[in-house]
Amino acid sequence: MTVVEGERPSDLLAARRAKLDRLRAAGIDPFPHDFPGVVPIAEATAGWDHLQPGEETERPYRVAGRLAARRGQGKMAFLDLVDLSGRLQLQARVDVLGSEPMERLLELDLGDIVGVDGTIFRTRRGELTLRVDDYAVLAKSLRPPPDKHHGLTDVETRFRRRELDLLANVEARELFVMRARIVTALRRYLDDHGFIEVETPVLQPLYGGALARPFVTHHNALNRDLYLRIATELYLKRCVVGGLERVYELGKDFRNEGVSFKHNPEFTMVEWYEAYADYGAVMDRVEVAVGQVAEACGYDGEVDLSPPWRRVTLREAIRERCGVDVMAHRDRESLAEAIVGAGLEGYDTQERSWPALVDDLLSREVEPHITDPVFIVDYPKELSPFAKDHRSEPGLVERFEAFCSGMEIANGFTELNDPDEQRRRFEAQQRLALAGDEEAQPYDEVFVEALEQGMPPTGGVGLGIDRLVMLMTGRRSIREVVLFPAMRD
RNA sequence: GCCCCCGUAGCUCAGCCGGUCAGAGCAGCGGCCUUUUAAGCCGACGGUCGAGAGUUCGAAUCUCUCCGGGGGCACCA
Repeated sequence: MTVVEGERPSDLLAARRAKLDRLRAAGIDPFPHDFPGVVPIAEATAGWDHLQPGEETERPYRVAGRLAARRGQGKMAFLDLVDLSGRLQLQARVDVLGSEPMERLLELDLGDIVGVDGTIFRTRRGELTLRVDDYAVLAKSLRPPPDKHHGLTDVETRFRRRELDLLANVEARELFVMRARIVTALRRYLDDHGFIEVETPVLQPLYGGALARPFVTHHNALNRDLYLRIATELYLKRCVVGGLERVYELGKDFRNEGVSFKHNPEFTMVEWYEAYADYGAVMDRVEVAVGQVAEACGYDGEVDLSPPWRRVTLREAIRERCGVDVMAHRDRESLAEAIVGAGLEGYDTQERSWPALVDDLLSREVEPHITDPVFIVDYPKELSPFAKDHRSEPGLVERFEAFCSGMEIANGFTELNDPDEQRRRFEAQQRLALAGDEEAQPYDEVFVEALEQGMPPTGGVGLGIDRLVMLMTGRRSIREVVLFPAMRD
């Protein structure tokens, strides 16, 4: 018998290897190429509610899945077969199968992938069951599965070996099915409303569209450094300039930051841009889209996601939370005084600039206390290099952020389309970068030239998919909703 | 980067106030059984107690270092 190189010889592994060898010795291929004609277990079990305990049928089904449990041995055994759609009890009888196939069936290991032809009936104890007429090993499992009762709970194993989590825990499978439904529903909403999906570069000569540190990589043939995108914003707006009036892209962004319950260095974001819309129209669309997605995927959590969502200015949100009126204190010194005067502690009132202090107030005093979805609107210009000046409030821009359950889930604005103003914003960012701000925007002349070509009035937004999935599945950690989250090495 | 907590059999856990403390259930192995279903009954196996160093007559247990994980802080469109 063979033992995998580098593995400590183990009785558990050796026993499975021995069975594998026995199958081959008996002329049975433990890894056949296909098993056509399988129906989902849920299909085989549907429509039999009327079947009485002890009642038989002649209805055959062909199912396949992973062997999850076995009860009883000898001349009759019950086994549980699991596929993505559900679980089905199998009954194996020696008088149906014959002694040799029965013996081989009893030698199957939990975790083996098995295909079954059988007849549906209800046992005396009342469980819908498939009587095994014939079966085939479809893939021998050479490693023991996680505990089938307790499942797999060790967090490290669950994240590093997600396949084990998936095969051991139904909730894990259901969650990622749900995630797929959410993404599909969102795409459907955008497709149905005239948006076209595009793909823009992940590897970018210049990064932009967000305030974040990028990952840097190197292209050998071109002999140049490239950045992994931190946002799709600038490319998408170039698409709008080109006449793709409604565009979206749903994909991964990468930010060179720490990990936390709401941060993963690579994460999924959808951004969409709509010509002739402003930030108010974009907010309308966000709340409607999220509401429809929630309904489409069967969301039934505690938070009410249906529109409309509350809208409150950043100024009001901060004031109602801690009494500080940031618009009444428009310079650093004055705001610092107000923060101290309000008895708030832990603020770096010496080093932080006015917009930075406003941002601090938002993330510390407001964001953690938000439960129901809310749009916070009208941000300081300095924090938003791509948002258009507010039509009536000097020093502010037409920007919103959507928050829910203590997390930011979306950020959008009336897009800045005045190329000269955009140039000035880049220059301001350059000054910040020179002053040591590692998250400042690099100057993107190609983008400014695109704006010079003429971009219609446009509203745009970025919506965090991972966080949306957290929201809709009630998970507290982004790592629960990302299949293979970043782990310390 | 800082602070706190965790790491015992394939899986889920107990033991941890230093001295039969190497334990249980499940899985696996052997035997029995034609209606089981938290995993039928009986039996025998199975661990370098995350790694290393130290204290001690004696360490899973106390101390330190390292590794891995979790939580919090800092940071974080």
